[in-house]
Amino acid sequence: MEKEREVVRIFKALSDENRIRILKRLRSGEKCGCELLEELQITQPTLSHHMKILCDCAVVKSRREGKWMYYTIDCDGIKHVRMLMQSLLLPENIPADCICKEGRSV
Amino acid sequence: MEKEREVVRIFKALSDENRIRILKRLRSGEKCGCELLEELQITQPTLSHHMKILCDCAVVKSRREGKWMYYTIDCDGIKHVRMLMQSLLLPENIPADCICKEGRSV
DNA sequence: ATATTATATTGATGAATATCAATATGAGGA
DNA sequence: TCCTCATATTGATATTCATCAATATAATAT
Repeated sequence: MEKEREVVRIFKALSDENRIRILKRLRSGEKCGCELLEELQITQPTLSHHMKILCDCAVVKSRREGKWMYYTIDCDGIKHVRMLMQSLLLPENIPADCICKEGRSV
Repeated sequence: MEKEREVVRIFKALSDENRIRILKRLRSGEKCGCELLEELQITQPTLSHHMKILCDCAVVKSRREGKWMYYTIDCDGIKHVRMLMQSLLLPENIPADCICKEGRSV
């Protein structure tokens, strides 16, 4: 298996307040880098640094359009994170209250 | 909401290879500190440090029995992590393939 | 070609953190 | 009581990482 590295890399990517703020803003849909820059109290190199980390671990997708970079949450990546969490955090005999009852879950 | 701090604290707790190894070992059930110590290549103070971090963010529960400390995965804590991930990472209009179809999910 | 705008990279710096050795605490047993 | 074993805390150190200023690259318009 040996997935520890990958898991740690993903959780590290989610371990920063500014990156969480970025993800929250991307929940409403695609956003341009300069939009994000206006909304956060960080410099442009710092934003670029964070976006690289989020993209490298496939939690965010990017696409260039002319001068602009557009970012969205990467559904497949999130799905992957969910699966990793399942295989690493859920106890082997899953107690009833660890299972999500109401249809959709994360 | 202002949950960023809490989220970051939890993800930070999951951002270390040794802590992931510990969690993997706890998936099979309760374990004593000294058992974990034998299985990992770290010193006792380091293990104690890691267990504190995992317990402080409610991903692991502990219980003392005589000289020994026993640790288990905290189901409620994990449930909480799942909910945080849902509210932070799932896009607002949830695309079909972001939803887990097969009953149980993480 | 030059200018402008958006983004990326580099290098430096300070803060956070994983680790260990040494020591302290806590809990039983002799 | 003293001893032993399991765990916790303290203090020091090395590494990782977030951040910024400066600079580079990339894309478009004039």
